[in-house]
Amino acid sequence: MNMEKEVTIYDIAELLQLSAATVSRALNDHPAINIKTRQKVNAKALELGYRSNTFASNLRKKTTQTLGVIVPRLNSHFMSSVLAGMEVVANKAGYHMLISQSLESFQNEKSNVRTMFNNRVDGLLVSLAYDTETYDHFAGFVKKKVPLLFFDRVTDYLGCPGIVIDNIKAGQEATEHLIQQGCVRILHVTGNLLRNVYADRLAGYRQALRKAGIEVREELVVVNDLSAEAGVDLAQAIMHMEHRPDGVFVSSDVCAVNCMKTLQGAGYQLPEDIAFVGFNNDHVSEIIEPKLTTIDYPGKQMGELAVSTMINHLKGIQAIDSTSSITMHTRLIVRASSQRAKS
Amino acid sequence: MNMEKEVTIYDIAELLQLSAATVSRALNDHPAINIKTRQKVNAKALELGYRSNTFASNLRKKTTQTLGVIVPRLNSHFMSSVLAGMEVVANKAGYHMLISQSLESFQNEKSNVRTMFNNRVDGLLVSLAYDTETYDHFAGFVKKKVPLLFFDRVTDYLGCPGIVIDNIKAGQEATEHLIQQGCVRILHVTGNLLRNVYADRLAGYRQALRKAGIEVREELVVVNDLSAEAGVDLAQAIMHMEHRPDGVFVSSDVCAVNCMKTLQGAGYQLPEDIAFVGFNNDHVSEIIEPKLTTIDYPGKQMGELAVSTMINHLKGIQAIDSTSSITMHTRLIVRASSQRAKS
DNA sequence: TTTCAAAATGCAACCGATTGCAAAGAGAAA
DNA sequence: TTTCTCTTTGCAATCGGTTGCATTTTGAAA
Repeated sequence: MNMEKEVTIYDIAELLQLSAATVSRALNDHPAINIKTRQKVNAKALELGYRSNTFASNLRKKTTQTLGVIVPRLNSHFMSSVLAGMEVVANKAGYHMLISQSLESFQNEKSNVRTMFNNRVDGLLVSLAYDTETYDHFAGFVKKKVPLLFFDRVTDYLGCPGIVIDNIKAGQEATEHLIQQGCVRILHVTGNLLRNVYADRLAGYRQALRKAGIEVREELVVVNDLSAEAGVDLAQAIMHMEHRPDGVFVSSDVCAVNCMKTLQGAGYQLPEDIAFVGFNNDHVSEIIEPKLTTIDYPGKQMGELAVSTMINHLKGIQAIDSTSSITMHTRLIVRASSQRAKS
Repeated sequence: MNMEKEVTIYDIAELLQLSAATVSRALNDHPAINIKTRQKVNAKALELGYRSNTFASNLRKKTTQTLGVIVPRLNSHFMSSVLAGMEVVANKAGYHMLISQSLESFQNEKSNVRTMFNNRVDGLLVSLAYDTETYDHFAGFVKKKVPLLFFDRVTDYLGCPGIVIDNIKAGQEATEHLIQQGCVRILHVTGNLLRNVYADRLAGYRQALRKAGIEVREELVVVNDLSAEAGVDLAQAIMHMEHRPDGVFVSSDVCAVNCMKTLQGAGYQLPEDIAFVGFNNDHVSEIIEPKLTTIDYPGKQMGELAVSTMINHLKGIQAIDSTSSITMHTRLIVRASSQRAKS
């Protein structure tokens, strides 16, 4: 008596002296069902508080109307923009989203992928964890031909399409900007080079230096986890450098900003002593003084594009394999942190 | 030939000359199954690339091992901490999380709740949208006795437990701190008063004023959406006030910080002209200069507590109804934005 | 060798919606 | 009234695990 019995289509069928088949069709607005019957069924369903059993339905239909999303973390301005964009497009198309975080760990990513696989998401959208080196955990999706799409942190290891920005170009622009401001000893701080985003920005950085005839020095490339704490450590490291850089290009605003604060606390003048360029156009870039020059990253649009690409594929409008990768535009936003008095 | 056939327990059973029941039990490590049989089954499953069909399983078991989470937005430091905390605890207990955002809209919240209901999550964790006024959309959960738990932005309308901080106390402490710093005309900026968090902080603010014998003036309470943009507008409003406040207590760091920036841009000295206190201990509070005094908000712990409370209930360890609400500690962090030269 | 409890496995019903095909009903034309 | 064509509705199998209960197997004690 405590346990409320679930209402099923059979209950409705019985009460209305119909077959379950008819009820099922009526609830799904099947055209073969008489309009009056349909109305009667819907009314009864409402009255009884009927809820469709997604499992029974999915089991039979073999489709879930669900997209899986695996991201490293939810805590950046960029990532939450991406997800907001995704949610809007997905819902509009009648899809749900199953979001999970790898928390930057390969192990979690693996287990999340497994879950998504068992839950039979209709498609999977992934931005890779920090330390993912192998891609076997995606093999199931490839084998079963469940569409798989990477965004931001991609891999072409699996031949799956990816949605990215042109990190090489962005890195190059950021570096060139510093060079134009008169910097000659530019430190580049970035994340794990396994990830395309960081490797490419580094490539862009190098390219810009070469183009300007500046020697590329390995000791001027620092890899860390781009966290706020890493920014503080970075500042310490800079202060202890024999030859201090006159410009710093950091692959993350949050890291850059914390580094700047620490340096300022130690008496450095920014951008006079050191010019800074960040990445992402995070909120903080406009809070720090001097405001941080950065690369604007179209998070919301990336999310929208990722989901609409996926859905078009699922609907058969456009095969996903036809595109190997989509590149989005970025833009350098120049602010005070990098503008030095020209001399 | 293109279509890879799904492998089922029946396939495994046939190949191994066992019954499906045995295979099922073996895959679930049922103790009644001989260890050697279990190993054989697992090996075969691996070999064939078998994946459990969650739907069939859920359909039969009537449990999903999934917790639904509905949050207004993912984009605050606080919220992502909450979710990170939740994810860890949930995964450890073998639960998945279905996360969705209401994007602060009642309509979205309603539709998300419906989805969670149809997907038969084992429990639902909610932080209410900005403008939710009615709670009928949760009626299904209450009726079917699916545990429902609110966190941060709660309601006791439904008699469901909530996990909160003591917003009254926090609001009072923040205000008292400003009073101690010599402020006598304190502006309080907060969100929709439908939400407990904002209503309570306001109550705390009033209480502190009264206690200090300062008149409570309605024109010194501003309600906005606490966004970055709202912060800029707020600054404009302050500059146009006839009697400018000498202290501002904002219910969100992000909003406070943008307000501060704008005021500074207009030549105000902070904290000398106006002292600021924010809320949440967001990253930006340490980036702004002067650093923002704020209330530390235990996001991660709140997430952990919410999920562990839920799971204990689901496991029958502790009925959720026994607790009507759990209150967590907060802490005022005093930084430069509110510290005025004592005179 | 017989006996019997414990361990291991199998049988078969069940969860609830979907859908191809068959059948019944309705209405119009002959 | 009969015939025939659309409309509607129903039958019954199916999706793939799970589980109470029955049955078989195992191994040790009698």
